[in-house]
Amino acid sequence: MSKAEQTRAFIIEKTAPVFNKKGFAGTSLTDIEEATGLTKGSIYSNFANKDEVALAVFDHNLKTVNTIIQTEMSKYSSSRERLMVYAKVYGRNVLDHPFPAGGCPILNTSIDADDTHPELRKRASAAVLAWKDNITTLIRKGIKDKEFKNSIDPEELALTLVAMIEGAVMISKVTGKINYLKAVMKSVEKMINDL
Amino acid sequence: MSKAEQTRAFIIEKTAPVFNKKGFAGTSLTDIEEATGLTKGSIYSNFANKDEVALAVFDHNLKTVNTIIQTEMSKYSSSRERLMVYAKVYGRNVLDHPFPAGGCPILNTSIDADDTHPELRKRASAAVLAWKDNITTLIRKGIKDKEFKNSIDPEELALTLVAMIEGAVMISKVTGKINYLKAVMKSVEKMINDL
Amino acid sequence: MSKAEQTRAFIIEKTAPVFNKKGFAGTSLTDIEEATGLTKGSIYSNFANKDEVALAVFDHNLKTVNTIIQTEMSKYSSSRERLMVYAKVYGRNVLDHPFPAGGCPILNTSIDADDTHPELRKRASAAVLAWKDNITTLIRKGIKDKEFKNSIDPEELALTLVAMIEGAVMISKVTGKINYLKAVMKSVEKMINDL
Amino acid sequence: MSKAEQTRAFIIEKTAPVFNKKGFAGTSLTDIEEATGLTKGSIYSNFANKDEVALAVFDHNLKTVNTIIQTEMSKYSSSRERLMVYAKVYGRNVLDHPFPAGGCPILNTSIDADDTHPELRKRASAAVLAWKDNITTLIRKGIKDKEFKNSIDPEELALTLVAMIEGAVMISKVTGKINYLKAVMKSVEKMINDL
DNA sequence: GATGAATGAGCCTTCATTCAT
DNA sequence: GATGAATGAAGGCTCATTCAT
Repeated sequence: MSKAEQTRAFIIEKTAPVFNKKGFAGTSLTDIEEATGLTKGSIYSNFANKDEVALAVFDHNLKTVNTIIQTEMSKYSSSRERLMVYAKVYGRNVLDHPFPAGGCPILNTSIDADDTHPELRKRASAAVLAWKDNITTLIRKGIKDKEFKNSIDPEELALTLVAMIEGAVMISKVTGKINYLKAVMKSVEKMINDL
Repeated sequence: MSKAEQTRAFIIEKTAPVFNKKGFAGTSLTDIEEATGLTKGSIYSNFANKDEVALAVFDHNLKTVNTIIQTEMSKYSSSRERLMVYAKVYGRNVLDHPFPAGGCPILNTSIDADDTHPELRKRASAAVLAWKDNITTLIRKGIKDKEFKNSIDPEELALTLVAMIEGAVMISKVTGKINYLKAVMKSVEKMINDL
Repeated sequence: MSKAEQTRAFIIEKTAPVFNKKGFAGTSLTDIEEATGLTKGSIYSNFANKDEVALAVFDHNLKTVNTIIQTEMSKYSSSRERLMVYAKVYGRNVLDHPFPAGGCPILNTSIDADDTHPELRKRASAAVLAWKDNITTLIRKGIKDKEFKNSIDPEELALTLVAMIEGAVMISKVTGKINYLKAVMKSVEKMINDL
Repeated sequence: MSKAEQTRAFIIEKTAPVFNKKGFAGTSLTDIEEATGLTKGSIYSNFANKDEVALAVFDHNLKTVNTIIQTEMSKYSSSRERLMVYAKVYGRNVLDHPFPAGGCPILNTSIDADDTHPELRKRASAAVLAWKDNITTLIRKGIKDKEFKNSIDPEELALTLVAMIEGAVMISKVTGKINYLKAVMKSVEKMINDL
């Protein structure tokens, strides 16, 4: 990894929680300076502009989440257990390390960018769709393997699970009640067990 | 209504979609000028500062949503039908008039404010809690009236429904797919019918 | 006194300490509103602009000082005693009622306006000159009456006394040490006794 | 001297007469831009805010005065001659170069800040006290060396001299009559000669 | 004569960005 | 590649003033 790539990675890592908490408009170059200890000039030597930092940060935060999910999922083989990983990970980690500080970046960026930042919106949208597709595929496999009933609409269920999880994160973040997150995750688990 | 109250209401109404779309940090006094056709001086003779506008706008947007819900709910008497109102209203209106342009203000403000604006966060939190409590009460009544099974955990279910609805709004707003909203609302309806 | 004259007088009286403390640029129309409890519109019904208020306030503050001096002076007949009144009044009252709050308006306005507000400067200048002339006349009378030595330069002494008094007020106001004022007043008294 | 230090010094130097004439509230950032030819952004990359500029400017103006005094004083050895330097410098220079344009900064800042700007007030107060202490020390030395009578109260005399000088500056600045300054300086000289 | 409401210019400050070194 | 220093536009807010009622 070249010096430039190292600095780029350093900036992204240090800025990740800031963008995730404050959003694009709420994060200033000064915030980035403070988070990294670098100068504005240095930021601009590594990124064309604030947008590029924000996009790279989103990718980084998304990867963090995906890595946690994939690592956990690799421990299981049945579709049910693999599906259950989402409930476990979000129920346990979302308000805490190793999740990006500030909550779920897909949720945060979606709401932050949907009416204001087309490029960011596109990436958040892609992340949602990928998540939905991953679950859909998992469910289809479960049906094929006769693990799940075949009366299920895989995409509808996938969207429902994503919605429940993200909705639950929102509720518990704004109210500060982690129990609300756990309550909804219990519902998610029941729903998966009922398949 | 005095002139001042009229202007205040006018500013709130015209600014409501702007704050709902752009968030607090993303909405500038110039945006407010443009949305209202008034001058900054005039804004400041009606509000102490930008925060006060944002808080009043949130209250207004929340009221808009609540009025829609209550109006619709008053048409029904059974707990099941009344519960179903949430699915209907959000499934039909959320991306459209008469909902505040920009989507659900509770969702938007929660994500916007949770790590940045304590006063706004408090109000969004209160709105979430009130919503949860309303549904909880509705479910309890349904159980008491033997409309619903008594094996239900009312608060857990209430949180689950709120999470599903808000999560669905997020998904469909960021992806631009209204069908995803409808798909989740179908799940919501099934869940209510299964009670 | 007509209603208008009454309000005018009321505004002047209530605003007098504000201008005397904050100066012309430092006093805002909002300060005037707060000091009087009246609205801006009302201020502008009685004065053409802020300048006119400031000028009227200076006249008022000056009159307050002059009245105190004259009242005290009328109790004495010898030139020495009459001269001594300045030391007594300033030594006793300047940081306190019945002096205008904020110190000596001649000093304050002189410094505030000399490079910024020609009209105010002119009035402050006239006040200084009148004061000097009063003392000069008093000294001339004392010489004529053989109360004082005739080797005295009346105008030089008059200027010296004014300078001592105003300089002493400045020193004690900025340091907060009333004893410094009294120390200089002791020098003034010695100087007068030595005539 | 780094570029930043150079610019800082440049801003201070160019702004010194503006603050000395217009006072803190009367000096705007636009005035500072015009005096320096720099942009607001540039001012703010060298100073945290307007207060910091004003404080640095006061220090600079004070130093200018002190340097003039000290340079002149170093030419003399007797306490009487050294004391006389104040009368000479103020009598000759105060309305002219090399004194800061706008008159004596100690006087101006004292009156400007006493009721409005605690930090500036503190510095002006310290300058007054230091001046008084310098003169007091000079007088004490003169007494010890039998140059002066030992019936003198050093501090009272020091305060008196400071008051005379500052009062004289005020009188001559507001009236525009430099002769009034000279007249009082003649009194100061007599007073020193009589010691 | 007094008020309430508005204006537009100006306030101090921060923004994202640039570029010579 | 990184820095320090600067820019001009824009940020939120306050100013003195006006005028219909």
